[in-house]
Parts: sequence; structure tokens; C-alpha cells
Amino acid sequence: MGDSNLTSSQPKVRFAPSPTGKLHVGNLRTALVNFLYAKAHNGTFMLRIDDTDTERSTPEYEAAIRADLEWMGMAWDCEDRQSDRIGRYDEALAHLIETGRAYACYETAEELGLKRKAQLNAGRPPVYDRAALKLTAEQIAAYEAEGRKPHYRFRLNDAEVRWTDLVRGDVAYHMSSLSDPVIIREDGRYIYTLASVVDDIDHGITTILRGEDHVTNSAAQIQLFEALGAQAPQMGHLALLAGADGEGLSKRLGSLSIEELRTNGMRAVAIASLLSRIGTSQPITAFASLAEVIDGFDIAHYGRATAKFDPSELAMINAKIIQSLDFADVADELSDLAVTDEAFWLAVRGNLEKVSEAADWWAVCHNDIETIIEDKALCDAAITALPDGPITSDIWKDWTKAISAATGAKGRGLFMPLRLALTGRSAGPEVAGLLPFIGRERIVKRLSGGA
RNA sequence: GUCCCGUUCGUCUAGUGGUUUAGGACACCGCCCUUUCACGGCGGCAACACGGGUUCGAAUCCCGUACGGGAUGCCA
Repeated sequence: MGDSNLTSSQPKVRFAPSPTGKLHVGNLRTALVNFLYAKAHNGTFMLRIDDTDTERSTPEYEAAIRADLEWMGMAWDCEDRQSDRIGRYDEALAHLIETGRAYACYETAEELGLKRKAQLNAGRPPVYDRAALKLTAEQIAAYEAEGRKPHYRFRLNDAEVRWTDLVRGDVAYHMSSLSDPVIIREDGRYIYTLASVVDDIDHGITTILRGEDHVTNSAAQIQLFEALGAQAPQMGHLALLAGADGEGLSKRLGSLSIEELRTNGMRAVAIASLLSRIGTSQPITAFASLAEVIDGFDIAHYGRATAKFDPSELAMINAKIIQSLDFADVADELSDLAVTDEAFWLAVRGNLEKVSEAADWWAVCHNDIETIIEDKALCDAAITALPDGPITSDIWKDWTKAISAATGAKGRGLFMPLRLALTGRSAGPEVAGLLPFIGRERIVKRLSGGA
């Protein structure tokens, strides 16, 4: 477990997405934990666009990622992008070559693939054999004459790398089962392994919080930090997320993209509430604001076991949050839905799972519906007992009392027929609050079986 | 194949050898309240993956098995 005193000096963290896809709950959770860590410790949250893979990166994805982060309220304090920093990577590579930590390799991707396959078949781990180190000057010249361009690998020290992980505690990793990582491609494009380390050094990143799929990368990168004369930042590897059925999340990204959750009516705070708490020892809480999520955050509460993300759990938190929202909080969204009345919002909010459902109830009140007459005699009595004067929610009590006196009906037998006739539905907000919006004319019409 | 990691109520988890009849939160069920739903109050159901070992004593330590996840890329 991490020592939180270590971070009393202000940390600087980064979220480093590669713009090769949309943000999904797994990604976003990593971003959120970084954001919360920074905010909880008065630190800096940086956005870094990892776009060294030019074949898969697109401006559209980058824009979508930014939009999602902004929508979540996760403002970043500064930003940078890897494609602007090639010069720094050149310098780092030169330094590694000079110091004997980087070396040129001439195998093609196909040759490496075959080599791996052979090792696997022989029951050996598919670790690069460093054949390039044994190349003679003549062989290299021959490759060059052939037109082959080298890619470069970082030469790992055959040592055990240790670090105290913010979430996993003491970690030890022997480098013997790792291949020397390629750091620059044959075509001259850098790979994130090097770029990320150079960036973290230059940006003064103090703490790296990412998924545990990066553990082996971290081990190698710690040696890279050292080879570049820097001290590795603090590391924290979050357990990955799985779907509700335990299956890895990555297989079902589509249904769990932030964009989709947003269009499904999930609120940013609801998402932040859930993602900040799953996989931790803290209870899942429906926070009212991101500030509360920050207050409730502590990296020490994160566990090592795979956490499960359940969309239905998100929906419940979302409903809970909506039910306590003030009119001012949703006025803009509601006006998009043509709902402009505060009293109406207060009347229906307690029964909504999504804000957009307010529009359904607005329609129930103002448009024609299919009424259900379950008890005709009672409905007739209701028409008779309907008091004169303006229809307010206050009339409900006396009105229903009068209907009860006239018919002998009470409890469910009294209220359900009224609800069915007036709203056409068997469940929903308190009928009293809807009355003023339905209006006298429709009330009478519906009680007599019309729309 | 090899290397990491994990496995406690439905779910997220507390638990680092005795204080544990294994605690909490959410979900679920019941009751109360009540004008349905929701909210609230009270109560309930419900778990240490399996097998060995160490120990007076193990959810906790060790070994093995099973299952799951990750890594093993000229992706990030």
C-alpha cells in the first residue's frame, strides 16, 4: 500500500489516451482516478495525447475524448501531444545509443514472428534472443545494402526491478522473461514505451496511475527512466474492470462508451460516483457533485482484484441523483424537452430514472392518452365530487376523501382506479402533483373514459 | 507454453493467525409508514473456490489444483 505522506508535496499526474478509439468506462476510470488523485492532493492533472501510432490515431477520436472529459467535468490543467515532441525523443534515443542501452535490429516483423512461434513450439518463453547484438559489420552492411532499415530496442538489464506500487504494494519483476522493448520502428516512428518515459521526465510527472495491463511495461520503463538519468515516478496499477458477467470489458466497448452512456441519460456525476468506488473498499455512493467525489477519494482504498462494472448499478445511482436535483440543475435540459415549469419538475422528479422521462410525464399531462377505466362507478363519483375553483395539488386530499365517502372505496381500491383513469399508467409520480397540469377539462374527460 | 495477479454474501468489499456466531454498503425479501412507484424506519436472507500442509488455533501462512484476468506487438 502506498504511503500517502509520500505525496504531501503536490503531485503531477497525467492521463495519456491514444486517440485510436472512443473513451469507455475502463479508460475513463483511469482518467478519473488520475484526476481525483490530483485534485485530492492539490496537484496537477495533465492531458497527454499519445499519438505516436499515426496509423490508428485520428483527430476525430481525439476530439471525442476531449469532449467526454469536458462533459465529465474533468478539466485538465495542462496538455501536450507526443507528435509535437519528436525532437526530444531523438535526443533520448541518441543518448541511449551512446551509452549502449539501445541497439539496432534488422529482423523483419515476419522473421520475428517466426522466431516467436519456434520458441513457443519448443516450450520456451518468446523472449527476443538479442541476435542483433551479435551482428558483424559485414552482416549489417549487407542488410543496409539490401535496403533494410533498422528498428531499435532498449537493452534491459538482467535484474529484478522492484517498486512499491500505490495499489499493489511491493512488486518485484525479473527482466529475464521480458524481451528488450522496441523503442523506434523501422520507419522511424517512435513507440510509446520511450516517448512516454521522455514525456514523463520532461513534464515532471510524479505519479503514474494506470491499469494493471501496464505492469510489465512499467518494469521495463523503470529501467528506461534510470537509463535516461531520471528517477522513476511513483507507480500505481489499478485492477482492470470486467463486465457484470465477469467477462473482460474490452470485448464489449461499444455498449459501454461514455458517449453511449451519455445519450442513454446517464449523468456525469453518476458515472464518476460509480467509477470512483468500484474496486475499492468504500461503499458505492451517489455523490451530488464531482467535488464530493474528490472529497471521498483515497487511492489507498483501491484493491487488487478485478472490479466489476454493472450498468444496472449505474442506472440506480443515476436515478438516485436525479431524484434530488433542483429545477435549476436541469432547467436547460428540460427546456430542450419543452418542459419549463419548476412545479412540474418537483412533481415528477422522484419517479424518474432519466431526466428525459420528465417529457413523457409532460406528455401524459398535456396530450391525449389512453385512459383505463377500472371502476366506472368510482370515476363517475369522482367527477361529481370534483370541487369547483382552480385545480391545485391541494384539492387532492379533500377530493379523494369525498370520493371515498361517496363510494366506500379506500386504499388501493380508491387510488388505483383514479391513477389509471387520469394517467393511463399504474405507477408514476403522485397524482396530486400532476393534477394542475392535467387541468379540469382533461380530468373530467379522462374520468369519463375519454382521452 | 511462460511470467505476473486475483478468487470472502447476488454485487463491491472489510478482514495481515485467536477480539469473528466472518463486518459493511448496494441489491433482494418481509414488516412499518404511505396515495402507486420512490423516500424513510425496522428486520431478514446470504460468502471465506477446492485439496493438502504448518499451528493449540487459519479467511488470514505454505504447497498444489481449478477457475478468471493481464502480459508475452516494429499497439497503447
